Amino acid sequence: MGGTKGAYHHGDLRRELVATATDILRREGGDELTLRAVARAAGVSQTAPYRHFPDKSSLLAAVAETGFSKLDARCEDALAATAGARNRLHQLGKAYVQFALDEPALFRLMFSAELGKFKDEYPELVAKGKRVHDLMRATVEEILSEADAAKAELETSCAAAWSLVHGLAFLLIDRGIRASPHETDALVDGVTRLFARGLP
Amino acid sequence: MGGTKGAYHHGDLRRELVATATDILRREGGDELTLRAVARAAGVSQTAPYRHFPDKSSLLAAVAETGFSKLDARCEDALAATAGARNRLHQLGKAYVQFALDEPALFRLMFSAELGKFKDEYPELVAKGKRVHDLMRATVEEILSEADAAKAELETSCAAAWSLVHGLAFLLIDRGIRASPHETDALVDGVTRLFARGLP
DNA sequence: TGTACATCAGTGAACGCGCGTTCACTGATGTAC
DNA sequence: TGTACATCAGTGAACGCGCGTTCACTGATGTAC
Repeated sequence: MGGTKGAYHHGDLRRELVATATDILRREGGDELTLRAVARAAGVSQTAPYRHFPDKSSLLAAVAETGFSKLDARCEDALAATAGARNRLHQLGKAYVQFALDEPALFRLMFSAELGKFKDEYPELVAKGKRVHDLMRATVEEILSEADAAKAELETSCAAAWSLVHGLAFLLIDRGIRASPHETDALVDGVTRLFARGLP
Repeated sequence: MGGTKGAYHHGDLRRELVATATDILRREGGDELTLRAVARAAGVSQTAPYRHFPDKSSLLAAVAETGFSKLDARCEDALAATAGARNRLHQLGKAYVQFALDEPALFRLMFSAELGKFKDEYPELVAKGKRVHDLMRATVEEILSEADAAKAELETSCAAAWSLVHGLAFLLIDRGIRASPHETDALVDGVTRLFARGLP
């Protein structure tokens, strides 16, 4: 069975369950994400997941965790490809919103009230979420220091940057703002640029 | 039975069901909002709601509609009490976020994917949502015209203003940002002020 | 004003459904000698 | 290398549950004459 970590019987069911669940989110949305559906799609019995997760919440937390990792990777890519603090914030924002548009159900799960309630039980989940936030903070800090802005404004500016992209993401995926794909692109670009320029 | 519109047998069950449902949202959250629970809390049989709503979604839409009306009223109050375009935008933003903090489950329902899917079937709901958006647009427009900003920036600035308060609201109620009540106040004030000042 | 009739808001029992989870089990894999 | 044993991933049947919704009904209210 090779040296694959966690390989046993199936191979690596834990990882496959998380991947399958993510796939269900993508193709069918959050309502259809049941333990039974995940097991069915993974081709195992409906009780098999209990060998790897104590309950449904744990599976959801693991799915959200990989979601944060993917979001983090996208954000890092955006930063790595861009020079200049304000440009970087602009591209970071676009990457954030684009992720939500590409994976709306996963994005919703990542920030769902259901998981928010249990965050104390899943420190890994909180840590992964924090990494994305830290990228944003570092970029905002870069801008503020270039502009010699008051340190006290850092917290506020960070929260504002995050709120802006987070809100735009949710308004777009939940149809609060109803825009065509082309309008969507323009909004995402315009809004994130506006903010990157608007900081002190 | 007086001349009360809709009064019959119970009095005005439709209105009471909506009020009861809103109450359940406030006290127990969205997971507990079932047709049966609403009927139980209203003191009628579990099938009584079907005399007033064809299905559960219709009840939810009605609840969300009154939610938008309440949010709209709060925003109008904030605007009426404030002078100066930038101040007004600042206070409007605070009212928006404060509403979400006061009624998180109702706020979530109003923008839920579940209702978003059915928006075409509930034009009244869309209309009520639009009124809040229109308040924001008018206030942003006021600022932009004072500043002689390009008209083309209106759409972008509107979306940004809405995104900012919407995102902050969700990050706070879903614990994406974990802040004490005092920190929360400071963030809400700081973020909304930052944006009102930051517009061109 | 009084009576017969039509309307329809609310009832109570029942439906089928899919859910998360439990249980005792089986049988493949890894390990000790 | 071969055999006996321990481990534990995955199985299949079953549980209790609460859900949205349907149905035939009852009985209070409103209306026509």
